[in-house]
Amino acid sequence: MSISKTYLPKQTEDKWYSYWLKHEFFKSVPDEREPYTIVIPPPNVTGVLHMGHMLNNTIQDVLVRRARMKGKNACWVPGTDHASIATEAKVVAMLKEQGHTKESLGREKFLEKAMEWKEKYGGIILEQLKKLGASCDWDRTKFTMDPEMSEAVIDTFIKLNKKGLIYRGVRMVNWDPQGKTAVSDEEVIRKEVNQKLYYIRYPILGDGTVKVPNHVASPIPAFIVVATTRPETIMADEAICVNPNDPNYFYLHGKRVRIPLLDRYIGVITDDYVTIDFGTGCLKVTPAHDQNDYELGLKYGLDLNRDILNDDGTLNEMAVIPELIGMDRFDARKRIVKMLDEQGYLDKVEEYKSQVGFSERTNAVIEPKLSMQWFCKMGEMAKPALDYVINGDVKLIPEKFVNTYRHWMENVRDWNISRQLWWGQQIPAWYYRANYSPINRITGETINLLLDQNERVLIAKTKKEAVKCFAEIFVKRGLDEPTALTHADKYIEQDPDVLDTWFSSWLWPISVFDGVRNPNNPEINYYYPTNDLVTAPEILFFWVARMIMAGDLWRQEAPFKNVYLTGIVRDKLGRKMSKSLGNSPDPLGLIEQYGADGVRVGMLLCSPAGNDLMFDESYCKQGSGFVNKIWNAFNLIKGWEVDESLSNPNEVSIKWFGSRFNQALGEIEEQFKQFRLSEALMSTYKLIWDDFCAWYLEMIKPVYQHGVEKQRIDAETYKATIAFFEDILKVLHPFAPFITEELWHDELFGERGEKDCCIVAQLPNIGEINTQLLNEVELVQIVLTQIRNIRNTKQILQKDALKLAVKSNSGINYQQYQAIIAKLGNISEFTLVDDKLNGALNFMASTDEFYIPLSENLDPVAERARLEKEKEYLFGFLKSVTAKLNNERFMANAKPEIIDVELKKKADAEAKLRIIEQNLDDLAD
RNA sequence: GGGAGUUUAGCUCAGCUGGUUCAGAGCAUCUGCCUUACAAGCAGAGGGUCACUGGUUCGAACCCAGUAACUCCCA
Repeated sequence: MSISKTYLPKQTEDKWYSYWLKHEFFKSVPDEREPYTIVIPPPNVTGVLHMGHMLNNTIQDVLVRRARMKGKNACWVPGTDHASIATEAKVVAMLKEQGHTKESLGREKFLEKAMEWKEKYGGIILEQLKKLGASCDWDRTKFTMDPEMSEAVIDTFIKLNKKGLIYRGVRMVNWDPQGKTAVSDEEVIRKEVNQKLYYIRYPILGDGTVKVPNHVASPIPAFIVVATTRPETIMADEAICVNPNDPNYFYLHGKRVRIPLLDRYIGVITDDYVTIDFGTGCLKVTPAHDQNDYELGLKYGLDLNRDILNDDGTLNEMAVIPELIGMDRFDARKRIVKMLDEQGYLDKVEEYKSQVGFSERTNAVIEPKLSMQWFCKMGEMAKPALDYVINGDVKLIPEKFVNTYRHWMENVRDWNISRQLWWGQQIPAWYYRANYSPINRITGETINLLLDQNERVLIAKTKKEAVKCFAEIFVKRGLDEPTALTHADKYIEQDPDVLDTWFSSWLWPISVFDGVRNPNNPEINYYYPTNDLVTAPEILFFWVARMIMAGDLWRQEAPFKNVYLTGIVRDKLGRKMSKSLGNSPDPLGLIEQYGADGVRVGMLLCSPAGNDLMFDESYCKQGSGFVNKIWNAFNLIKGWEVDESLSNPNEVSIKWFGSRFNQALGEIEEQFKQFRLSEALMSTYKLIWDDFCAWYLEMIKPVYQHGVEKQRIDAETYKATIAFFEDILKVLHPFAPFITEELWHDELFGERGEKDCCIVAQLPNIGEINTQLLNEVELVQIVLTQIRNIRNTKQILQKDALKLAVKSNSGINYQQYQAIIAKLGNISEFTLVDDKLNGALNFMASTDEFYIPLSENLDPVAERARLEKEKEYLFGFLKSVTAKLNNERFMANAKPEIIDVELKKKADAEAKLRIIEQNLDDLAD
């Protein structure tokens, strides 16, 4: 391999990704090994890779690669969901350009077009994931509208229906008058908007007469004033509501009022829903146009269907006032305000800020609208789903989300599962729509088939089945069977709506293994339940909770064991990354610039579990810098040549790094267990950069020999170092798969078989950890730092050698570290002494004393000052420790090991103090 | 309106059962080095009233109460 000065990701990434694919390292089939399974949170098929995906999928890939390297049968299932609203909107827009509409094409043709569109443009995101290095088993790629996936959805609907958990009902939905569809709560963006609050006068009816405005003689006011932001909806008013405890309005109880401009009268109701001090404390109730008003309407038996709006947001005939009918809701608002004002019904107008919902798709103001929808009852399913999390079968990481989860599950609302769209699984509900009575062919009798409302709809998987079911009913009513069948076939229609996309994706961990249709197939039995799920907390309820419900429904088992919740990727100002703000970097651009490994490392460096991360490109820079560091370390080793005649001078260094490596391995293992991924990465980072590069390689690298092309090194050190390097590549691989694979195949490691790849190498086991050695080398490092410090302050260059004398009070045998200290500190003469050296620069490491004799005498004044300062600090420290030890309550309450620690602190401090005092005495001489 | 969370160095975050010399890491900053792998480098240094106010405790960044600011979820 030719070695360039810096690592060039572009030359390796595609090469190794195809190599992995070619040798099917991502592929998983059930075998005797323990499975490790992750299903990808399916991105929208229309989606393109954004920073959130990058983070999410980097984490999944790290987990999968690590599992693979631990000998598990790792399976990462990729795929996309059909995103009914987003996709349909895109397809509709495309068709519009071609001069078509949904309706002009018809359902079948539209779905064909949509599917074509999906084939052509969909799934780009999966291709992009490959650039990141995602090791998904691509042969398993699934789409939520694949025929078998769709069948699972329909089966689930039918199963729930049989359990009595599906029902139809009128509900207030978020209506997008521009897209002419209901949208889900998640697709409504709430924004604070400056509005106006209009105060409108409603004449009060008294003694059977209508009191006109401006009439002031009566003790009871002639009118009441109601504040509203939506004056155009007064025609849909059904009541006026005041708080029963509001003394200002006692007189209103039981009264009736007239709607301004209309000849219609409504009653006054009382409910403590009304806030006394908001507006006038008097609320107009419009059940068909507001969720809360609807609830009030239900509670007090008001007419719920006075809906004055058409689907496109214009006013319909129910609006009564001729000049307003057909007008857009916002124009109508202006108009009616003018009319109210002219006729004396407008009291005043105030500026007002409030939350208004906008459609994510069309940016139209969302209109609460009543419509018939399908619902799934949640209460019964929520209970077991809550239990899985409470009793720990499903762990949420970080744990804080358990509270949120519980709160939601205990207050769960029924799930509106129908969408007024075509792109998706059409609801398998069938309506009988005949408007005439058929004749029994045999008896000639006319059969009355006026079924009641409930009988006119039924759930069936196919039309054929539905026909059969209806026919059975007809036969019971007296129709002959053949006629019943043809009659049913002719007069039933399927519900035009489709199911919510979440109603597909809640099955994902099961349906990707075909576990709904074939609950006992070997795949589902092997891979289910999956191990870890990595997703965003935003969809904890919409998706995670529902997957747990579906898991319980079909398999009586939760679909995963751990749910790792990532944060939202924000920019460094803390703003959510979004297209409209333009603050999101292009992920592929980042990969282009920093390499996939660099970006992966960069993402993980700033990603604490469950907290948002403030992304900044500089993290990627740090990532690529790190990757480059390894490249250069490799370069160094590459430049050596074994000289068999040399003996090994590095035994201690090799032993030390071996111990240090094993120690780090243990730390990293623990961090992974706790899903502390950024910490595991940081441990790896420091192991490589600090311990391996800055210490180990410096300890062992051959002293430069002139006139030699390759530096000579002894065989033992060489072998050990290469072995260390290989182990390091393994540990690093999950984080930085490309560079590790590239280096893995260098001839430095000898001949490798075709399938001998880093991606499938087995992680080393944790070996022996020599704690004493680790502790002693830590002291040696302190000694070297002190020497460097002295060089710095005294302006002594590294190339000028120093002498060093050690007085070891701790019993540590510094002799064995002499070579290391001499080499890294450039010490020409290293002596062990029993007595202190007068007049030399000195420092302490633990309680051991070190002396550096210099030609120049040291400044006694400065030296005294330094020692005094040190003494003062130690004195204060000792005082606090002694105070603790003299405190009876401390001695009585503290754990014994704590007391031991304090005693040791005291002894150490006393020993150091003695030395310092001795030094001070000597200075005085 | 209800619920949850966050607040520690300039930035991003650790700090696990209250107890080391516990106030930490990485980055950034500053200083000195073109020391023969790496200037995308090496060596060193400075940076903090642990949001605020009380309380519990022998002992509080950590536990409790309150306050403030910010964030998210549900309505």
